[in-house]
Formats: sequence, C-alpha cells, structure tokens
Amino acid sequence: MDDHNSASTELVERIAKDIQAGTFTPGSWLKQVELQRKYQASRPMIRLALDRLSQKRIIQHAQNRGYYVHEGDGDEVMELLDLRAMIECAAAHRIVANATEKHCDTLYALARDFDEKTETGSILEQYEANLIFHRELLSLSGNLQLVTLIEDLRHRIPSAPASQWQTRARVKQSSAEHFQMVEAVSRRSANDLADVMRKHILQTK
Amino acid sequence: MDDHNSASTELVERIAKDIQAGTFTPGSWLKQVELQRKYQASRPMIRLALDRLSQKRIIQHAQNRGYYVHEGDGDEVMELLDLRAMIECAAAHRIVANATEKHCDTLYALARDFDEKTETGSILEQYEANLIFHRELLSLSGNLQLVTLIEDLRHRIPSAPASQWQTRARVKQSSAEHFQMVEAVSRRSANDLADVMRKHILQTK
DNA sequence: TGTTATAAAATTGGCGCCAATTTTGGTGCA
DNA sequence: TGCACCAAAATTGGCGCCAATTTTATAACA
Repeated sequence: MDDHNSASTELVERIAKDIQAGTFTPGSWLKQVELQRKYQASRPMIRLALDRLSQKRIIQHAQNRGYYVHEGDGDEVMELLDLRAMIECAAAHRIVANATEKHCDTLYALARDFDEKTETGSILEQYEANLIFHRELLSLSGNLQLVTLIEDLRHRIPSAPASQWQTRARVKQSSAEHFQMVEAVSRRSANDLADVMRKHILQTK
Repeated sequence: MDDHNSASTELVERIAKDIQAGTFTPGSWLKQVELQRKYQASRPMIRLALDRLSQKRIIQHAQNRGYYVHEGDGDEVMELLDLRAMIECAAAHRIVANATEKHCDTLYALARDFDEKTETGSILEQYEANLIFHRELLSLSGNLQLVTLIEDLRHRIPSAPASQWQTRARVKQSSAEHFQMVEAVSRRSANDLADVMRKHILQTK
C-alpha cells in the first residue's frame, strides 16, 4: 500500500526499539549524521523519523540543538503508569466478558512462552514476549483502538532496562502475575483481573 | 523555546481545526499547493504538517496520491467513542475525590458559559466552550496525561459538524448533561458522574 | 456512441545545498 | 590559574529542484 510510509515507519520503529533497548539512554543526543550512518538512511528520512518520535513524546526536540531521548519526569512516568492502569482495568470487564475457553488457552500458552523466555531468552525476547501476551489480553476487550493506544503509552514510558528487568525476582513475579491474570480470566472474575493488572502495571516501574 | 516547532505545530492545529469545522470534509483531498496558498506556508512545512496529521490519524495517506481527510469507519468511530467513555468514566472517581467547592464553582461557570454559547455563539464557539468544560473537568483527575490523551482521541473522531451539532435539541441536551455532571461532582457521586459522562459521550455521535 | 490507448498536465516525493545557530577549542588578559 | 572573549568547526534547519507516479484530456478505433 504505502511504500514510502513503510520505509519511514520501519525506521521509526527501529529507533524506538533501540531506545527501549537502551542503545540510546534517556537524555542522550540523537545526532542526525550518526543516525544516517547507523540506519543507512537519507537525511530527510532521519529527520522525518525524529519528528515522528518527538510527536510520540518518545524523544524531545530543542530548537537548533537537536533531538534527545526523553527523560521521564518522575511525575510524568507515574501519571503514564497510572493512566495505563486506569484504562487496562476498565477493560478488564470487557475482557472477561468476551473471553472464550479457546482464548484462555491461547493466553496460557503466551504466559508460558514468556515464562520460558524468562529462563533462556534475551532481555529483548522477554520484552517482546511480554508485549505479545498483553496485546493478546487487551485485544479481548474487542476494542482495537485500545490495544494500539496502550502500546503507544508504553513507548512513552522511558526505558530503564537495567532497572526495569534487572532483578530476576521481578521478572519472575511478572511471569507469575501473567498466570494470575489468565486464571482470573478463566474464573471470569473481572475484579480479580483488574486487581492483578493494576498491581502488575504499577509495580513494573 | 522552540521556534520552528511552534510554527509547524500552529499549522497543524489550524488545519486540524479547519477539518473539524468542516472546511475539509472527510474523504476530500488535501492538495499541497492549495494548502500552501491557503496557509501561506512553504512546501516542506505543509508536508511536515500533513505527516503529523496522518500520524495522529486525522488524515490518511496514499502513496503517490496524497493525503485525504480520514473517513471514519463506523466501527472505528464507535470504538473511539467507547474508548473515550471507558477512560473518562474510569476518571470519574478521581474527579469527585479531588474536586473542591471552588472547582465545582468553576465547572458550573463553564457549564453556564457553554449554555450561553448555545444561544448566541457560533458553532465553533460552542465547540470550544464544550472543550474547555471537559478539559477542566478531566484535569480534576489530577492526571495531565489523561487530559491530553482525551483531546487527541477527540481529534481522531471525524467531524460531521452538520450532524453532530445540527439539532438544537441535541446541543441543549448536551448542556443539560453538563449541569448534571457538575451536580454529580458536587454530590460527590462518582457513579452518577460516570453514568452521565458515558451517556454524554456515546450520544454525542 | 462507448472504449481503449496515448500523450500532456498536475501532483507527489526524495535529495542535496547552503544559511543560521550552537558548540567547541584556543588565546589573551587580569 | 581562572575567566572572558573570539574564531573555527560541527550541527541543525529551511528551501528549491527534479525525477517518479498518477490523473486528466485527447484522439483513434471497434
């Protein structure tokens, strides 16, 4: 469909992923020539990608100085997490209402998948398995806009990979919470699901 | 702070407002030369604005064909309204918890303001007075991210000014609902507030 | 008369250039 | 030695150009 669009979109996603992965730490400058080399893209492409990322609040822009990775204000991060929790909890009722037996099985499989990555996989693999689980869970709300919205919100939360997924204990707890969510869905308990989700999100600082 | 940014941001807002106002109807093409004339801006500026609007899902892009005003899929519009309702209702509890007497007075004043615009003001004035009321109400949630998020969501709902604010009856009902919201806040009834908000949002098709 | 092929016009899209601004490094002075 | 000032280098930012594609208009043909 769109050829040009896919090129720049892909570029945006690659940079965003590298920011999440910690290749570019919060506060560091994203120099255009450097990005040109790193991603083998033309200058205008890079500039477009940077503008899009700044619109998404993933990076910030300073006139005549350039773009730098957004440093999460303590309050802002809390607000974003809070907002995520609000929305996802509100979706809990829809999720349990729409979930069939088959959906539960799928969710369980994805939860197991994440759990395995916990042991063997790289941090990036863990991150992605986690994303897939949550995407599947939220899609049960029946509202596709909600799924993409939450994903956008996620991107806006500054990555601190070192602290975020640092302790194995925290990752393991996340995995355990995933199973608790699946269980709550199976039991058709919206309130329990909402509780676990809120805890899951807010603790995943 | 940002000079360049403010220029393009302003341009984006002007075009967005014109789209909301119905100057550009859903489905119509946004030709770059035309926009250049209309907004007295350079080609790259226009292109940047168009890209930003397409990222915001306000307009859509077709490779080598151009940009056109996003035509709301029936389902998509419903999902967006549904999402708005979910989030705002979830915020209802926070709102009543944070609202002081003074806040209620402010809200009442804004509700009255909208009501007056209902009689005397232009459609655009009504639209803006409505926006201000809701912004004030939502800001009581204590979460600034939520306020801007809802505003973004609003922009993504295709305007049909002719049908949206067409009937005076509907506008009057909106105004009445505003007062009901203020009353619910005053009575510290989160559930009532949530109910009115949901109704208000979903009926404002 | 309706349809297809072709050419001209219009529109979009990518790229490089150069000016404006900021940062950096060095020099002179108290 | 520390500080202020100045010049050079680096970086960003806006603009116009031209190629690629699509659309429209025209003409030829069944």
